[in-house]
Amino acid sequence: MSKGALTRTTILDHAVGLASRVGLEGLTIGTLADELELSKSGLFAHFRSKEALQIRVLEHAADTFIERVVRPALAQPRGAPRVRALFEHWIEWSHFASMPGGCLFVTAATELDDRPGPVRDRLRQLQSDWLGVIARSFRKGIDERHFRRDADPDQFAQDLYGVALAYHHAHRLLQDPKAETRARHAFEALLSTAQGLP
Amino acid sequence: MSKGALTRTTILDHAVGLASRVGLEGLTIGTLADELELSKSGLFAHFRSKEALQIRVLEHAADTFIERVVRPALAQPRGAPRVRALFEHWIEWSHFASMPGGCLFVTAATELDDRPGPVRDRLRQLQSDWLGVIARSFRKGIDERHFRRDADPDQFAQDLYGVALAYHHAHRLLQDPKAETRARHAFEALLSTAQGLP
DNA sequence: GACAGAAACGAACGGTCGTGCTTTTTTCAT
DNA sequence: ATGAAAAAAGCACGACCGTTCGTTTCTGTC
Repeated sequence: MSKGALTRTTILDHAVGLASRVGLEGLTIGTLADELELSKSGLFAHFRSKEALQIRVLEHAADTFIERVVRPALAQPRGAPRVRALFEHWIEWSHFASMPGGCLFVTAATELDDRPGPVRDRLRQLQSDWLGVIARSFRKGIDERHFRRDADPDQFAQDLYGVALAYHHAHRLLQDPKAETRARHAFEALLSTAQGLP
Repeated sequence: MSKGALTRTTILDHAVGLASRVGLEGLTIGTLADELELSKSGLFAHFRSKEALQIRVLEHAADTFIERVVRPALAQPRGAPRVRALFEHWIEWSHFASMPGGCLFVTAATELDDRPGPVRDRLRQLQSDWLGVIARSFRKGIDERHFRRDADPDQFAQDLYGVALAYHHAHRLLQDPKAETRARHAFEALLSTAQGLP
């Protein structure tokens, strides 16, 4: 890896953590440069615009997400075990030290939902992909006869997303110590419903 | 109502809508003043600091929320009907023309969860209150024998919040036209589970 | 070890932010 | 109608924003 690419990776690693706390808009080139002991202009030159930086930050976080959440889950058997693994790793994901502000995608999603442009478009694509992974994994669970034949994978994906978002909300803003336990209960309830007889 | 109080109300009405789009941090005194055809300093004098303005905006939105969501639901019979009314008005709430950017509390919650200070403290209190209203309404449903005796009101509150957040996410960022239908399905599933035999 | 290109820097720009100050205009009880 | 109090405006400030530009320092190749 060339010197430039190496520096860019360092910058992006740090930027993901910073953006998880202050958002993609609150992410500031000056602050980022200071924390990395780089000059503002030197850092800027790597991305040529703030918008490009924001997109790179999102994509860098998505790469990490795939590596830490999706890939380990694919190692599990199809169906219910894999769905469960997705959920478990998802919950862990927001605890990673590299993201002190909680899940960057949650922060970015509410921040960008009213700001049209390439950054929002990229985020929307990434989020669609993730919901697609959930729905597809669930569908395989139907094929494996783990779940009811008439269950709706897209419904399950939105429901599961809700469990994660409610956890994020209760854990981070309200700092409710029972948030995680409740999230697990909600997940189990979701799975039981999906397994129940038609 | 005095002239000053009248102007403040006008400002806050507009500010809630603006903040729903750009957040409490993105809310800017200059922009707000321009849109209301006031001078920046004239508007500023009403609140004496941006932080005070942000808090007033939150409280103004909470007043509206109580009037539009909580109070109408209290007109419904205790138990399941009231819980259902809370949910229905909650969904409508994010459609109000006065909040073009979706629910302000969702925006503020993810924005502030990592920024300690009086604004976050106030928001946290308001959100706790709202979850309390949900849980208390659900508990009355247990008393009325609408729900299982061993159901957990706080669990229900977090679950319901998840349904609303997932709806917000799918509707606003992903612009999924089926988001609302799925939210209603999720709510019905939640209620059935709460009603099922132990 | 020279040399081209990449990488990093320092200074400056136009703009916007929140916030003070002083002055002008409006409101409202007498 | 008047005069004090309230409200609004005007202006300026220091700080920080993203971005540009010219210069300097480092890297890797022959």
